[in-house]
Amino acid sequence: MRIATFNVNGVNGRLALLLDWLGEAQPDVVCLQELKAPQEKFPQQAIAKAGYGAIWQGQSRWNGVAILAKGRDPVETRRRLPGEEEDEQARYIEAAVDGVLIGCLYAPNGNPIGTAKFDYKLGWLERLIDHAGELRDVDCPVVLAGDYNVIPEDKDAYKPERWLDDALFQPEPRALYRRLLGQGWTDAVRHLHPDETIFTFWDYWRNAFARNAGIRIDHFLLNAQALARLEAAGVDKDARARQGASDHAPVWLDLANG
DNA sequence: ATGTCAGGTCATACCTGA
Repeated sequence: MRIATFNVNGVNGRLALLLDWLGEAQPDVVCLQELKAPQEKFPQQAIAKAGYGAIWQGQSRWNGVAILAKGRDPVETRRRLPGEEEDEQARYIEAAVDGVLIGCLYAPNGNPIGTAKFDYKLGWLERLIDHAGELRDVDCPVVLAGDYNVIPEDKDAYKPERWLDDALFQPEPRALYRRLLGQGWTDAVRHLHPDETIFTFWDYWRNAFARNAGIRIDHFLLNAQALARLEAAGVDKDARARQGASDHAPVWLDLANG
């Protein structure tokens, strides 16, 4: 089973690119973030025509998450984190597909630091940790995939010093990410490629992609049962190279059949 | 300090979030 996570940065604005990529990559499951579309404007028909069932949580202008499954409908298990019933921001959706439980998340960016946005980021990650603590011991493979908006280590940034004042690189969110790992989750891409320079995001400024001036912020966290089935993982950099691409590349992993 | 996207609007130029 190939699972991909892709911050698409506008599911309608980049629909043609998304459909091309789906057709070529043929992932079995896709977690999408930054739909930037209200619930009723999710392009369900086009995605169904491409062969994918979908569940999604939309929001006007910002955020928005979806889970696609090839040839079947994801079985929804929740569409927001516990403890955020009053939170309007569409940042989490979860479903079972073929015996694997998949959480699709879009953590807050949190910039600028020292503002309510940064505090919201920390609180959101705390809620994610609480929920992940419940999911870790579910008796099936569990995959938490998405845009964590956290640069885990110095080697996950092209030039770490350039990110010192950025919310994605602050000690607090990085410590929360480590706390998550400490619960018993494994960062799949880093696990398989411990010493490689791997980026998943390159900003639109300063020719960042051509210079490979990127950061690694899109992650797959696996519980023990998912880790036992992990075969391969990587970044589909070609998708980022296209005209009109998202600023993120899709990240993927393969799980052995259970 | 700079720079580039998308989506939305008291819209056809400017705002926010990233």
